[in-house]
Amino acid sequence: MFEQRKAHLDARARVLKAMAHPSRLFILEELEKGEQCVCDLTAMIGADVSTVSKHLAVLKQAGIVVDEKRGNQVFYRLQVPCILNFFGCVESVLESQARAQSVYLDRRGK
Amino acid sequence: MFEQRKAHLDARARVLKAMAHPSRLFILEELEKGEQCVCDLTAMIGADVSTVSKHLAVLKQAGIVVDEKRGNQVFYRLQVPCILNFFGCVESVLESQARAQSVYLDRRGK
DNA sequence: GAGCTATTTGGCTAAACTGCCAAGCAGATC
DNA sequence: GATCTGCTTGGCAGTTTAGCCAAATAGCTC
Repeated sequence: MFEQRKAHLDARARVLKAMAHPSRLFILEELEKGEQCVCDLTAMIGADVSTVSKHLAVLKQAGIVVDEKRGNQVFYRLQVPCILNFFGCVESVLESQARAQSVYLDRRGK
Repeated sequence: MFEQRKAHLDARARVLKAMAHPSRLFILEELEKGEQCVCDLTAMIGADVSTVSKHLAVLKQAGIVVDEKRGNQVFYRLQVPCILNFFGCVESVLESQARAQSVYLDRRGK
């Protein structure tokens, strides 16, 4: 693998890795609707505030979201709104899996 | 979070997680060009065969690729070809990061 | 400044991931 | 059947991640 390509793959992998957690995907979906403060996200997710804060830090570090402090709250929003179009394809993977699964079940059923 | 939504987020996260590794992204890019045997992928990646085999198992398990044994070689191909359109957006993230970085550098330069 | 709220950070443990080596297995060839 | 090649699996050591609690920080409000 060439150096440059390697660097590029690393960069992409970092972004994907940052997204690859259910709570972080949840956050992204909620932010798609508009900015949210940590407190509201925490309430929706139902985990410790510190846990949610760390998830947000991961997304921020990856450049996917940005934060803004107003008063004593911190609001997060999507840096790159397209991030959710993204999922048409993930859905295809899931559907394809479901199909494969049902073919398997059909065969067993015979 | 509602149960159903949670399950859906988990499923999406699993797919993303499977993709979130530079070697696995490399594999996906190569498979986009057409099916490949483990031996060729291994040569290109330059890691141990067992390592590459395990990466392929991760992608297969996630439903992203399928394998087919022919003779004593195993060929892998993309199960869901769209998987790479996927990256337009990841690129946006990276570009946006680069822009942010250069703004920062510009400011420091003043 | 004291006390309050919202958030982040440090520290810890349990679990998951990565990559290598060694061993196992399946198909091809002799 | 013995041997070779191509691939997968098991197992280990080192690293990373997730989530909680406790402590620190920042911005109110009095």
